[in-house]
Amino acid sequence: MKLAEAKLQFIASWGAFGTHWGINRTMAQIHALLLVSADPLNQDDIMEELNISRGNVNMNIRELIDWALVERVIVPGERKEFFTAEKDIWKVARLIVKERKKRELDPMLKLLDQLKEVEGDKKDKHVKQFTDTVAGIKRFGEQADKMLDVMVKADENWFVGSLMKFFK
Amino acid sequence: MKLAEAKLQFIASWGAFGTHWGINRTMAQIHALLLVSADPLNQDDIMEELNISRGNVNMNIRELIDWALVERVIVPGERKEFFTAEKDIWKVARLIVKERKKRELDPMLKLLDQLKEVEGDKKDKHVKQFTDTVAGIKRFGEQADKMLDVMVKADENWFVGSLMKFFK
DNA sequence: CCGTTCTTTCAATAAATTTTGAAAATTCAG
DNA sequence: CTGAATTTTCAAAATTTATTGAAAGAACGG
Repeated sequence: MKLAEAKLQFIASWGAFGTHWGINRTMAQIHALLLVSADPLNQDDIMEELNISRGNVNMNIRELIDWALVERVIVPGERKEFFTAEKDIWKVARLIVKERKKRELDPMLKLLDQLKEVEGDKKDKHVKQFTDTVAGIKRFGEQADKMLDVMVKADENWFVGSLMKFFK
Repeated sequence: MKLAEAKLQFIASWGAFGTHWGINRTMAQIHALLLVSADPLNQDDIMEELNISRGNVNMNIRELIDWALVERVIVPGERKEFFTAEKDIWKVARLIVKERKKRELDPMLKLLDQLKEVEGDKKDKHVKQFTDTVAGIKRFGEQADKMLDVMVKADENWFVGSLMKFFK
């Protein structure tokens, strides 16, 4: 397989993959393109490679920068802005976990905290089922939260090393 | 907060949550409703509680059954089909991980295997960046794959117990 | 400053996804 | 079997989400 073809395949698949992970297709494709590009690209490069509009590139690049997956770089002698992606895949994973934890898990745990205070007779089976379910999810969520925190804070080598040992 | 209100809140939030996790809003809402219901419900119950059409309930229930998150139950003396959700949240998490691993991670790893065979001079920095990126993602993916396999196969107590100890 | 280049915004449009509901298929009791 | 009850299907409609592109805004060199 030729490089150009492989690149296209990778970008297409990473884009599809992204949609399953709370990242939109184009954002994931731009990310993919930058991941496999040796040098920083500017907006026009990205527009051309992915056949998308300037506005689209701009918005999604900004979103990637928000996630800290991409950063602006200054290329000496160039007026335009250039962009590169964080290439260390473990760091990428940690950034994604961190962001999604903040956006999804944390608010859910906060809500569950409120919901467990439901009024009513704890003997009533409907009340009981509700509070039991909420409590169960909360316990699980807190566990996950703790585990992800360790992952986000850990440095790669420690994390991989420990998990390797742990999982035989 | 009253039970009815709390239920609605829980269902709405679980639905929104679901959309971030590759599950569609209605499917997640039906799941939520069944999670907090003490008794099995039939299609009409669900239509009424969530204000959605029969076709919608039917399709999403079927999908939930595919994921093994919901099962049909026979209620003696009733002609209609009834449904309950798996209530053990750890089992639920394992079922979701299992399904998503199959649908997303496994195909991605297969693709990366092909992409690392790209032709061309390994000294060329563009080829090198591509193969390095692909190899890095592949290594990461295999790690995740192994870890998730352990999780899927493990029984809850072992898993929680071990993780608790591991993460202090 | 001024004109040019580049970036950002956002209303309009397009595309993708979800939902409906009525018709077809199936199931089941008598 | 028969016909009523129930489930399933799926094309059309509604809704949601993503994309465009032109106009406004910033930044910069001279």
